[in-house]
Parts: sequence; structure tokens; C-alpha cells
Amino acid sequence: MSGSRKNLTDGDYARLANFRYALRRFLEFSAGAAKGEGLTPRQHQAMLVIRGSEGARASVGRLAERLCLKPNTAAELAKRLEAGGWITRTPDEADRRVVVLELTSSAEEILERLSRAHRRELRQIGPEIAALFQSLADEDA
Amino acid sequence: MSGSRKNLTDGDYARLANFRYALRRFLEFSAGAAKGEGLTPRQHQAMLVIRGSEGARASVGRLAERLCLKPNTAAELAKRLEAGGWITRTPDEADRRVVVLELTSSAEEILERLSRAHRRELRQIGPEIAALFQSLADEDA
DNA sequence: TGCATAATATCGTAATGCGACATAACGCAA
DNA sequence: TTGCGTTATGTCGCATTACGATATTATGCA
Repeated sequence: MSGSRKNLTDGDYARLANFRYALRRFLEFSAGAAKGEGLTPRQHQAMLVIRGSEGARASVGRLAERLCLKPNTAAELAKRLEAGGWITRTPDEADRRVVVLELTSSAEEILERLSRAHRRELRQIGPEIAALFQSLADEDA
Repeated sequence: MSGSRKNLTDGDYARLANFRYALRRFLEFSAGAAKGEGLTPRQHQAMLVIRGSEGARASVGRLAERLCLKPNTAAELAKRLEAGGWITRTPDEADRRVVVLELTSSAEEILERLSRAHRRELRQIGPEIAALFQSLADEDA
């Protein structure tokens, strides 16, 4: 009986609220950093998905999956990225339904700056987030 | 010289990407849970802010700060919450510019279900997120 | 060849956050 | 007390963006 019956306390709600607040501040930091480079947050995340694919071909479908978007939304996102000069879209040789997405070199540079900044920020806030996480996971309830 | 000079590796990007992917899946879970209770994700978060304020009076301004929104947006959010019967809005006695927000009892019930579900989910994914966090923080770079 | 399926794209629509501006209340200074 | 800068909230119009429905093209198996 692990407390799924016990009422939640004020503290329980406060911990959940504080955790989400910390998450939001991180996401705000991220959004601000992206905008500082002339990107929307989604565009930045899309670029990270493409660059962080570790060998896996980045396609519109993969973009959709990793960004938790519907395929059509990902297609529009890719279109805007191409229009901005951040990616190229090339039909895949093996399966011509698939469109392969690749970063342009200017996008690579932008992404590198952003990624360094994000690593710094994550190391800054890491302990706080970890503590909040702990406070949520630790409870007996 | 802690590696701010070194190039980021494929692995570095992959770690960042995986971390954000895990975050998104959590947020997707959260959004889905909220929608299952007839709430938008923002409305759910607003309710959590109000309930999780630990004695602090929940006002529109506080809502804005904790949700990282502009005050006018928070005001609209509060209006919709009131229209839905989830909160009451009462002018503060001491400072009548301030509007005090309180959950209705039906909202309390909804929020309790959501909060339990979130705690469960967080405990589920806790280890994975923690590992991803570690992988980001650990590096020498 | 025929056809179900998959990947991507297009279009119209709905939701939502913001900027600019408005309103009302507060509180200090003269 | 009056005057006025400041604060808290609210209103309106706009831009962005994600989605559903639908279309298009390609794939691969019967």
C-alpha cells in the first residue's frame, strides 16, 4: 500500500509545481537562446534532432517522431528550415518517398553555439533539477 | 581550459537530443493526461500553480511569473479557467488591484488525479532522465 | 498489373501568446 | 488633499503554429 490512497499534501503539490517551474525556466532559457540566433525554439530543436541523429538518416518522419509532432507539421517545419537556409531537403535514393534532411554549414555553426550554451546551462541548473527530481521520487507516498 | 574550445562530438549532440526527446515525451504525457481531464496543458499547469503556492496568495501576476507568461496572457488564462468553473476570481481585500485565484472543489479533484498520475509517471521515467542528465553533466568537456 | 500502405505535402481552421493600449488602484510627495 | 508615477489586471487585434482532412507520389506484395 504505497500511499496511492493517502491524500496529497500541500508539500506534494508544491514539489510538483516547483519541478514544473524549473522545467519551464529551462525551456525559457532555451527559447531565448534560440531566438537570439534568429531561430524559433522548434527550429532549434529540429536542427538538434537532425544533427543528433547519430548516423540515422534524418527525415521528415524522424523529425515528427522525435519532436512529438504530426508528420504534416514536421513537413511544414522542414519547409521553413529550408526557406531559411538552415537545411537541405533531398529525396532519398533508396526510397524516393523519403526526404533526407541535412544541416547547412551555417546552421552547424549556429547549432554549435547553441549547444555549448545549453550544456553550460544544464550544468548550472543540473543540481537544482536533480534535487527537485529527488524530492519527487523519494517520498514514501 | 575546460573544453569550451574542443569541438562538440556526435555523441555530445546525441546526448543533448536524447535529453530533449525525453523531456518532450514527458510533456506529451502531461498534455495527454490534462486533455483526458478536459483541460488544456496550460490550464492544468495553472491549476497546479494555484494549488502549489504553499500559502502564497495565487494571483494573476503570480500565475504569469510561475508559468513564464506575460501578465495579459495570464489574465486571459484565468478568465478561461473561471469560465470553465475551475477557479474563482476574487478582488483582494488588502489591494484591490490584485485578483485572488482559488480552485473550485471540482478542480481540486481533477488536479489530485492528475497529480497522482504525474508522480507515477515521474517515478517511472526518473531513472532514465537522471541517466541522461548524468551523461550531460559528467563529461569533461 | 493492381492495390493497400507509407512518406510527404497542401490547405483551411483553431488555439494561444504577445504587443499595444486601456483601466483602476495604490502610495508617496508637496 | 491633490497629483502623479507605478503596479495589477484586462481588452483587442495579430502572428505563429499545430492539427485534421485530404492529396500526391512511391513502394512492394498479391
